[in-house]
Amino acid sequence: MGPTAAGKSDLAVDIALRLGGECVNADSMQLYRGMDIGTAKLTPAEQRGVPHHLLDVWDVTVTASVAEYQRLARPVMDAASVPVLVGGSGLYVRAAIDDLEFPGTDPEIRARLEAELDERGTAPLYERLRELDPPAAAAILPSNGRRIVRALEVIEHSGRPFSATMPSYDAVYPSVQIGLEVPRPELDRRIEVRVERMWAAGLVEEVRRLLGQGLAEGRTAGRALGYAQVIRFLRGEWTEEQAFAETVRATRRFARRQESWFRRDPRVCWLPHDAPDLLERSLVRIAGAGSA
RNA sequence: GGUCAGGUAGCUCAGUUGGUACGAGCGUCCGCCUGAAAAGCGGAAGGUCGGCGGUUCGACCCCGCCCCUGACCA
Repeated sequence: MGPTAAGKSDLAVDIALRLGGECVNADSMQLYRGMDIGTAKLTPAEQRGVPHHLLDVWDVTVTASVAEYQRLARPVMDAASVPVLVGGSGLYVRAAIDDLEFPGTDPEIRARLEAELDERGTAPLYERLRELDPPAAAAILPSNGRRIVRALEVIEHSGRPFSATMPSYDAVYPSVQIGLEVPRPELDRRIEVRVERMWAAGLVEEVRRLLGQGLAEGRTAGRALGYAQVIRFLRGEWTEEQAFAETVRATRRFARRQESWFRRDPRVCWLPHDAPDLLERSLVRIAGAGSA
């Protein structure tokens, strides 16, 4: 794990090759079929013969879902020789390996609450949450419409309170977590270079093609970094230069969020992304855990 | 050489009829995150208001000189 553009995918392949393992994607956007350039998905050549799972499983119109991802990931990990989970979606990683149970969802309730959020704003919904589930209300900021809606949905749908705080880190799947560490200035540079490469590789064309498949209608795929910005360019809302600059900016911000998510997980063992003996050090960690 | 506009937070810019800078967006740093998580939300730190001198009880706001930037004139 680690921030975007740190080199996770390559290290995962290195590790898998040495352990005879298989890569399991834990990147929410790489699950989408056709989103290749903008998600920096490994090409078949770059996969170097290592089996990769959970890439290209969703159509661009389907709404991403952690719970669904968890359902997909568990059997894949069970079946893999040595599963090498790799990705930067913190919640997905936890959904895969930790004891997280996602309460169900109800499209009708959700739609109704979201409509209400649009019309009346966050205040009345938050007020209701405070009556129905004080602890959840205390943990959720009154301004966070998204979380308020989900909390109310869960309460109404399940009849039970909403756990608004993340549970402790107890893994269902014993694992060694390796985090790639990149100094900020360098990370920022790498992100810009990566976005430049995406553009050169034809991101705009990729988006144009995906639009034909409903990218803009979907709830999540069209909001992905790079894709959202290019869409605005293609709609004429932004110049191409703007779209590029915004992609870089938003990606940097995202990388910061990723860091703060992974940083608080005490299990993560951080290694410098450019260590010459990165693979060896990773393997040492893995072996160490195995003997312990 | 001259005229005009402008020099306020890292950046772009608000603002004060002279009374402790009311700032904003972006950036930076930090935090939260249970079915959209490449999403969503929050907090904090940053300013001797271009320099020097003057007027004034008091100046970032007035006056003078200087420096810098831009436009225009020659």
